[in-house]
Amino acid sequence: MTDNKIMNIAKKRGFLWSSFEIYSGSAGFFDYGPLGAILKNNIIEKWRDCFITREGFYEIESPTIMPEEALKASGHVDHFTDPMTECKDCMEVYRADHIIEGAIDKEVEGLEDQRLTEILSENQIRCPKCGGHLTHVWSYNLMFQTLIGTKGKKTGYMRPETAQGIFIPFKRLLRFFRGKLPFGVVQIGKAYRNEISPRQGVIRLREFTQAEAEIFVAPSMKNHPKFANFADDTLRLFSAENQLNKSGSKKTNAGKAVKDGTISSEILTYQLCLAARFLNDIGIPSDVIRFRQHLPTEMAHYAIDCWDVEVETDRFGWIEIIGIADRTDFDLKSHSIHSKEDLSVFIEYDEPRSITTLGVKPDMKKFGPSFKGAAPKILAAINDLDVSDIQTAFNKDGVFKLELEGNFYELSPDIISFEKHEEIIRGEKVIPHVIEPSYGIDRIIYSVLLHSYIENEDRTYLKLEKQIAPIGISVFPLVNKDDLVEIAHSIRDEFRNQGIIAEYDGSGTIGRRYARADEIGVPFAVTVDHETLENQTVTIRNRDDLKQVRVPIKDIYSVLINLINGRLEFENI
RNA sequence: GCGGUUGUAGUCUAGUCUGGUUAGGACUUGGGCCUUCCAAGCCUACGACCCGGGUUCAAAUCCCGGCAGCCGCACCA
Repeated sequence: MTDNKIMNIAKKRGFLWSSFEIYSGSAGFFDYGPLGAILKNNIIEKWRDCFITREGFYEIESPTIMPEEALKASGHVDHFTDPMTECKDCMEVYRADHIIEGAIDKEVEGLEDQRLTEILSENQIRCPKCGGHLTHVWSYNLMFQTLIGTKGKKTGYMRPETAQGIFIPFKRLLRFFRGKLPFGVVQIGKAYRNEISPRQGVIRLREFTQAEAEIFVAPSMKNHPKFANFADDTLRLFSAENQLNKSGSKKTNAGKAVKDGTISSEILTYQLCLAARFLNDIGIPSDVIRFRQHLPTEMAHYAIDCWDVEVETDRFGWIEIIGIADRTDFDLKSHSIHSKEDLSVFIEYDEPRSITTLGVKPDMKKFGPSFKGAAPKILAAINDLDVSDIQTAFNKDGVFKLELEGNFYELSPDIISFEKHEEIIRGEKVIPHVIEPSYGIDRIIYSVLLHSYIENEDRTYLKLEKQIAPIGISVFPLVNKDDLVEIAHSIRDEFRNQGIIAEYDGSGTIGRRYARADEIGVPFAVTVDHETLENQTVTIRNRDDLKQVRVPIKDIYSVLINLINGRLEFENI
């Protein structure tokens, strides 16, 4: 299995280690070793290049510990849980709602634990395995709880996603973006979920890294000005419909998917395309990627359309590495209600709209004396009424009877007239919708390693993209002669001065050194040989095809910098 | 969380059943020799019985508990 091989290399060569090993470890935690940490940084740098530099989004950083109120508002305190029940006899643990739905075919999602417990006993539902009695239902919350402050009065949680840290300072962000939609804000960082039983290596971690973008848009503006750039991209879509009728994924082009409504909006589709291009850029080819739409039943409570980007793996099958959701106004609305802050945006219409309304115009000279002290109250009351009700009453009875605090007042046409007035409306306040691409960095790193692994009769190597490979260049003396060693060292040092991570290796034979470099995906090797002493040239070896070219030492720095950043192809040296 | 199963250097493994000398080998890694381009060879060094308790004169080996890995079940807003 490639999984096995790549995880062995990852462990041996310092990409990934399970954490706390000398204390016998703890499931769901991984260390990034020396090469893993560089690889991760390089991938995150690529992501920043994609979302910040090219898309024009801005990054923020918020705390990983959040007070309870914030996560109460987001719904995580109450809903990021599973209702559990346990068989008293065989100790089997179940999801209570699944047991009930299986036993009595009734939709019980969202009911409280107490109610679920009652349903269990009312219907005499027993353990499906042994028929034993089930315990009362309890909520297992996947968040790590902690205490904030010395007195420990305030409950806090480790954040289960970075997204909330973006929603909460929305007012500040809106001001930063000078009040105009759309805008995008990203956050890269750790998130925490206390998984019940994480057992899939780096695929299900209790502490993991997310890179999320929250793109705030006007609800009515879900097109994308640059969509034309992506409209011809091919996407392999596995729509909800195709999942339900078991017809498999289908390749289609992005423009078509928007037109036929497979994907709910242009802007969501844009993010799908962006994800595909990003993955291609870091070395995950399109033929191992598909986009799977959430089924209506699995869609999170906050989303109206959600697509997982999945990568094919030999060990786990298709795994989700990115989720791209239209979260609508769910989060902002909820934070707005809980915090009592106005989290809406004033959206100006292209053209001001004028609307004509019919208003009540009392003749105050008569109105005041008629009602005396009650006049202000009556005035307020009629302003709240539907004008047409008064009109109808006038037409029918010639008078409108108003009941107010037990008193009746008669309004007649001689004191009330009607007036049309025109109002100019320049826009409206709306709570923005949020388009959220959420990248699971650890899973992406695993996918990159997995799909970079190449094994053939002659050798095994990691075909890491040159821009993300942890080590850019290996420098070798062909043989361990002092003069060659010395030159190799100085070349290595100069690469470092030029900002490239370079390593020297003089151990074993030249073949072994190439093999060692190949195993960790070093894209290029520079070899100092006998000819170097004669004419000041060295060879540059290309990892992927083993080809070598001879280049003067003075040129190798610019040549390799250009090779690594993609401005120069190896064949054109 | 439940059941099964397995834990010996960085990796793979012998030894465990049947307790007994200094835990053996291969690969890897470090140093050296050799070597003029793809894991060669030679010399040399470093490196291990998952943790804790118990039984015993003596435990890698037997027993109990824990932890971790793997497999199955369950779980994965």
